[in-house]
Amino acid sequence: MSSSRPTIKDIARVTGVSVATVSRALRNLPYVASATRSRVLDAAAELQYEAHPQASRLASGRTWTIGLAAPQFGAWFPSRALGGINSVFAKAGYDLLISMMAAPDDRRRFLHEARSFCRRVDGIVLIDTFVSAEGNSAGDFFDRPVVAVNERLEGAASIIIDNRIAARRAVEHLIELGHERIGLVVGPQLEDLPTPVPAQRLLGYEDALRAAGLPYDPSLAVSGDWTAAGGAVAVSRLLECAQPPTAVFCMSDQMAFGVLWTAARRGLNIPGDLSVIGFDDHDLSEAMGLTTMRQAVDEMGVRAAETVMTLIDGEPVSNITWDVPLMVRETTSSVG
Amino acid sequence: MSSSRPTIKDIARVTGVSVATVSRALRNLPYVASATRSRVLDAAAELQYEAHPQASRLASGRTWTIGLAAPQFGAWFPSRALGGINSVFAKAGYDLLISMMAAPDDRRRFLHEARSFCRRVDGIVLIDTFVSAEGNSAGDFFDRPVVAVNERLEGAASIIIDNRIAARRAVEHLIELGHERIGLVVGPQLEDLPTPVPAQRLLGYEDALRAAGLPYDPSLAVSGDWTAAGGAVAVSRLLECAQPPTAVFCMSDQMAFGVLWTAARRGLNIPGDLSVIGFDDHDLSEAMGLTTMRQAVDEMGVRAAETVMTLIDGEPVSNITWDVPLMVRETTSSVG
DNA sequence: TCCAATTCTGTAAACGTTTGCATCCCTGGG
DNA sequence: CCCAGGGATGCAAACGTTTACAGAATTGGA
Repeated sequence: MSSSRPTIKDIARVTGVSVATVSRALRNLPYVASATRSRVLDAAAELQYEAHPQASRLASGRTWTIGLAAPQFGAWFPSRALGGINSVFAKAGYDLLISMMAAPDDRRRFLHEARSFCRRVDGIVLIDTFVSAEGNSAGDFFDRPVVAVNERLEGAASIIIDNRIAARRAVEHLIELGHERIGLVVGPQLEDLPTPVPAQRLLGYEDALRAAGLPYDPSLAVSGDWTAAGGAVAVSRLLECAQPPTAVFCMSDQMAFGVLWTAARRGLNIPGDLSVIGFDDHDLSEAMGLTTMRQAVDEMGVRAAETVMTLIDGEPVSNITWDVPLMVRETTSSVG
Repeated sequence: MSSSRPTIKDIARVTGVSVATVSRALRNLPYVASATRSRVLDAAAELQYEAHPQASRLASGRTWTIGLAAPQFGAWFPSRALGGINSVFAKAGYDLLISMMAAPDDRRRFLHEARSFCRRVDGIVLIDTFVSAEGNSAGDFFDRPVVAVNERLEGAASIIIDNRIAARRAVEHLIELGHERIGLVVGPQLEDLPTPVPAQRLLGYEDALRAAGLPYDPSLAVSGDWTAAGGAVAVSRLLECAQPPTAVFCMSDQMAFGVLWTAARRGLNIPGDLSVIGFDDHDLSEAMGLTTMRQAVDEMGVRAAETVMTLIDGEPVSNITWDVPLMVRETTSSVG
């Protein structure tokens, strides 16, 4: 008569077996006679029974929840990864609990509350959170399996790209097209997010120049702030050089958009007067015809999700380095 | 000696009081002597005690979790809203459980599992999910307080904008600048997402023309697919008209980006040859100098979060219509 | 001095599962 | 015909809280 939902006891009463048998039958455990099992299943369907999540979690210790932490899901990388991650967990029956670190001190807060976070989840996926700074390992904060995307973290499975090699490949593409003065729009290292990514990409840029015997001119490396607005400012500085570059490598596509648009408004022909290559393969990049290095973030997310499930099942996994293919489109061409 | 975490019983033993008193002391309930309370609090701090979430949820019935559903968090609107929502819940101590409906049939699946979803949460925020299609009301699926962002839903508190008026305002801006042939890039109604938004914006477009005594020319309304690529195709069609428009209103900024870039590559001067106005105020819009109608999505998210908490506390709330200001930037100017 | 009201504390029963252990029944090999 | 062994089931104790209720201690007013 009550309006509240049926419990395992109701099913037991209806079918005339004990709650233990009902529990076993519902979870497909062995040692249940098939006749009994179908009686139970029928009754459960009839009553629209569903196990009370909190109760089974308390009793079993499994939360069937994965924790996902990222600096901000509004940013391109994490929001894109979220798509891939979600698709896997939705199928596997895991809930997704998110923790976002938008404010500068959120990162500290998250690490401080990490142990408490662990209690709600069976495993953790970290995106762009750079816990590894200061030599930390995963075990310093988490007592659950951890997968780190975009970061090499001791004690966790890492899903990463080789930023140095990918950046080198981008610059090599420009060099192959005959460019010799190649500008660089650097993404800065934000103070609250100690990522080694820009430094790695800078090394790749230098590698490519060195291998081609080209000089490294520091005045050709200007800082954007990862955004299109930053790219716009950066390209202005670059074009005001005594000897402006004929090509630019941007550490992110968003900065490349700013470069593209500002250069076009100044009357430059792209790619005739200026070749531009980005990094990411942002949603808009194909439509803009932007040549770029593709980070298949959604696929990395899928792999991260699968990996954390593997870890939860107790199997070991090794780090995965993802390939970053060059996508040649319409914003790069041979020099002059 | 065990490595597992301390329970309320450990605190009771250490302080020499009962678990009931400990529970009351920890939760700041009345009828606890202040001396007792501080003894308990000290012991809890000492042992680094934290309540087991599943246990307290089972006993109290409160989950301290909010469910968040959206078609895909990779899209601009929901990922942006997520930022605002998260900031509020993080402070208030709520967990955030997300459910994403990326695949076409995910929406059906979500609604089918809605009751089960409700058991894990105290309240629900819906973003762009258009549950209201087919005349549904919130109670048909959810037995928790519901806040719907971007949708008017019976039985839920809605946080919306007036798409018709906002679109009208956008077109009026172009008319005030002297434009008389105004193109429209329409976002289509996707089959699995029955949103009335494009239809509303189309009405606003027509309203503005009618009020100004301008004719409605169906050949000036072409469909993009909400993306930059769609905008690029759309503007090409528009420019091939016998009498091409001098201005274009795009139903989304992303489509406007495609319009902008394609027009520029075709040698058109923006805004001299073509004025462009968008809708959203996307992250990139300011850097691109795009004139647009601003949806303050993060603020709407904040408000949605506050609203669902109010509902959980049992207080009634009314629908909220958010203002959509015109942001005049550099892609619109008076006609030639 | 006594009584009622109030504050404080403890006991024990939920909350709805899972799971270790004991029991019973059946089957088949010797 | 007996017994070992395994399949099937039930009992009851967890899991770690919250909370109704009752009782003890304290206070204040008459």
